[in-house]
Amino acid sequence: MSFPKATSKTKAYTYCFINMLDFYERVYEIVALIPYGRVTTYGAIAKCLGAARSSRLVGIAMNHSHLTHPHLPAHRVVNRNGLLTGKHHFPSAPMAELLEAEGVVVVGDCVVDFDRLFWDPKEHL
DNA sequence: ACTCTGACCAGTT
DNA sequence: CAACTGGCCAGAG
Repeated sequence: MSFPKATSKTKAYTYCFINMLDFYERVYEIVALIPYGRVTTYGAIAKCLGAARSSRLVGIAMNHSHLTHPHLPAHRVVNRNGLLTGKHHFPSAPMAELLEAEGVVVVGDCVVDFDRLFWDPKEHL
């Protein structure tokens, strides 16, 4: 993890954050708040941080989280359709298994009743 | 200093 | 409908 290089492609609003480490930490703070048995999305987290278009970076942060924050409920973060897009990155227990252990039903890599189980981080503010 | 690939997403065609 | 586009940015080569 390092401060982004100041290339021509680096957009100014990136710097509303002190550095990327801070952005990651904010992502992790939100993930830690997701209630047991509920799920949220990469985009919702990004929007909550005031960087609505940086959902992809949230995914990168989650990938890192296994090393830096192993106890985080990373399995409660899915994509906007309730699809378990991060399932290939769970070294220990399968993502679907972790969810089912919390009562979240998963069929075909997709969270059943996603609309009802969705937890919006904005509502926590 | 490139190019390329991702745990993404909203808008447009 | 699906496919495409542009917006993000880290890390590897």
